Amino acid sequence: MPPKTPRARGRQKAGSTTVGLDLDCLPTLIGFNIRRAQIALWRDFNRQFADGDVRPGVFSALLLANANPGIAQIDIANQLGIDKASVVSLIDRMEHAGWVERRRSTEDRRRQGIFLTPEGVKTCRSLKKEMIEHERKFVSRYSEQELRLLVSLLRRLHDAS
Amino acid sequence: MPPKTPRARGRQKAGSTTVGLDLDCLPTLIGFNIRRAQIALWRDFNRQFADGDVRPGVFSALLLANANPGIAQIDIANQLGIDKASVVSLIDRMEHAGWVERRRSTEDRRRQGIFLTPEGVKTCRSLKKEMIEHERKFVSRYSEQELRLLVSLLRRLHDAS
DNA sequence: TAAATTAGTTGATATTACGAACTAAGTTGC
DNA sequence: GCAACTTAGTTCGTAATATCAACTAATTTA
Repeated sequence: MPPKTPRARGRQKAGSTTVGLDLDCLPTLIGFNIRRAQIALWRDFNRQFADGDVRPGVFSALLLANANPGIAQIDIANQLGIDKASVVSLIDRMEHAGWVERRRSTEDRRRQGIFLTPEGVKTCRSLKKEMIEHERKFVSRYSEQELRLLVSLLRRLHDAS
Repeated sequence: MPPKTPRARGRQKAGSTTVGLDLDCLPTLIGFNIRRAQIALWRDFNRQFADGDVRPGVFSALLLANANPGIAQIDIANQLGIDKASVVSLIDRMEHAGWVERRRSTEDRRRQGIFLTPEGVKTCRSLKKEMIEHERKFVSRYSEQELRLLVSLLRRLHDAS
């Protein structure tokens, strides 16, 4: 009898001896479960957006800049919970792709306001649609209520660092 | 009046203009929230385990090998949801640290059974304790029931890829 | 026995994160 | 007003992960 599980876990076919392992406390650890969820989402994202220039990191930044024209990079960093240095290369790529422009703020000349180009606006719109597709694959496993619950529990995990 | 929020978000102090931003649909996206949670956990982990040789990836592998002496690398890959190629360097590091040994299986000589050394067993025990400390910082925000709920919701996200 | 599959490995590549150090521009305090 | 601090952005170096492709050796299968 051939092994009956066609779903790939890592990338390889499901192994044979995969059953009957002792996972110790791993399944109860938040870190472990977040990590696995993140990997699954990340993999699917990369697969779906494989041909474009979008990487997971870029999407959020583009959305933020779209909703907040002239947003400062430091604010993007804060909202995404990453270092300001990481934002620089994110914006570099977006600028390189022709989606955004840096414009030095006239009020506070330290700040580089981020503005979407028309091209960027178009991209943002279509990405948002595609992102909903991507999310649906995972979100469809939950009821409306479960989803709201999950999101609010997750938010508590990262809010207040 | 100085800005009253001392909590660091990325790594920098909270910015001043951080309020009143439009986050669009980001806060409702699973991907966004998982990502932020993962970043927060990952950052804390690295801070707490800064002096040791443990990186987030190694911990799970060590725990698995401890609970399943002679486990094959492919099984570790499957349980962690990562590629078998990624496991190789994980084990390399653990072997280099003197925590595990590879022993070619006599039954199936393709397999490299992973066995903890006495040193590895000791390390595993202490890491587990420290991991609980680490998790407590985050888990303490939830009631017993909320925690179980969160874990089971997360598990559904990565189970069945 | 030949062909296909599986476990492990290596090597190349990409993403993402951090910290330190530096510039330039504002802010504070005296 | 001016020195001292802080902040926004940048650059550079480093590290951890994750993937894919290609290859070896062992095992299964047909």
